[in-house]
Amino acid sequence: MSAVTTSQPRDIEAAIFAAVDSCVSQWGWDKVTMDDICVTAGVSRATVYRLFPGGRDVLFEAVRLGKLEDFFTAMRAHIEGSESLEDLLVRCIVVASIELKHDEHLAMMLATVPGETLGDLTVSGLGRIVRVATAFITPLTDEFIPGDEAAHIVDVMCRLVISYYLSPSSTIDFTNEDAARHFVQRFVLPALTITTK
Amino acid sequence: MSAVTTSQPRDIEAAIFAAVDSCVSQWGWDKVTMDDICVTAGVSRATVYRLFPGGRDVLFEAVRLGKLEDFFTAMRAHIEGSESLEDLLVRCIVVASIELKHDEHLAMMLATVPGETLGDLTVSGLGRIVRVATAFITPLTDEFIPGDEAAHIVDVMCRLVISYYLSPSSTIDFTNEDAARHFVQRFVLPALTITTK
DNA sequence: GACAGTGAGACAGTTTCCGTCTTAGTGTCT
DNA sequence: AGACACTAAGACGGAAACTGTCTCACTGTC
Repeated sequence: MSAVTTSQPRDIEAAIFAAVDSCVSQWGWDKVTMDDICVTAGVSRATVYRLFPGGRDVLFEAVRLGKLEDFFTAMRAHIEGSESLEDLLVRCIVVASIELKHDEHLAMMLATVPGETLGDLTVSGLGRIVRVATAFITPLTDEFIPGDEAAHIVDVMCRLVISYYLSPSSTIDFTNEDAARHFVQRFVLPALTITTK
Repeated sequence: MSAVTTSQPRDIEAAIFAAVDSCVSQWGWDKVTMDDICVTAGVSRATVYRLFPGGRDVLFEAVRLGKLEDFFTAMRAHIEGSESLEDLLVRCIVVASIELKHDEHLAMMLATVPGETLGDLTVSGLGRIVRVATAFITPLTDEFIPGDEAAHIVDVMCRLVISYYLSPSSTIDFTNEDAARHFVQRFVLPALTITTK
């Protein structure tokens, strides 16, 4: 019937995604060609263009979306069960920092506005990251603090995580839970109690 | 006078070499463009083409030659003072293996025949490596064994070093001096005594 | 001021890349 | 067997990038 899709196109799609990953990590976004991806995936160009009509832009955007999804899926998994604002913030910081550190291209992808070319992480792209992160995290803080306050916190935290990712400090390592917790306790929570009782 | 060269063109040449190094290690040989190099070196294209008339091929060959020189300079420095054939062979193996391991593009450069495009390390390029290494090492073994015997040994050793570099073994690590020495004592020296008294 | 070295960029010729298309081959379902 | 869906291979033209050469303006030195 129509419910069952074709034999196994998932495999090919997965192979293409994996190829993009491999090629990008090998040469970087700018240097990768469609042929590189096709060869790496062991797939003909026709197949790629059929699966991703629109070509390079569509494919890369699909990869980006996938990465974004993975990123926030991982974060959600690590965040669930937070019983305090402190816990939630700490987990967000640590997971985000670790994910960023693990995949050096992730940050660029998060920063890239879909339609455009690769954005800059520190200027144009940062706004997008903050926006997406805010939309994702603030709902989870509802039970602890009001929304506008949360947006403010997330904004600041985002910038700090990105900053420490781009230029790691010898005194603070956000991929370390204790360090992140200490930071939250010291700088974030006190600032909060001032404005939210 | 004429003895003194211009102000400091050496710096620019060095910057270009460093840029090639940086670009190649970042993107690989095939993906690097002259503009990449110029930008990385902070130098205009006119300068590069003036310093290396002939363009890409000439520049890349100059870099290759420089690498080759560095490689054998380092090896010679580590080999000098060898008081036995065993010592000499062990040092050659270890230094070559470490150098190869340290710079992942070195092997490709050593294997590349000047005029041609990037050669294959296991087929066409290997002959070149063996040839150069033989020409370099055999004079140093003169005091220990006859030349034709040395050429034979160097040939075999070259292939082994390359092989273990391309596909490291869990049982033998040629970057480790003790392992290399053990190997030489066990397999190389005994074979020698058979044919050379 | 003459001069050598450099940066910036225009330029044409070539190569590469992109996206579309056609053709042929393969496996599945009816 | 025949219809069908999917794919590999590769030809194709147009667009973009790269190469190598050239000219011009600028800078510091003699």
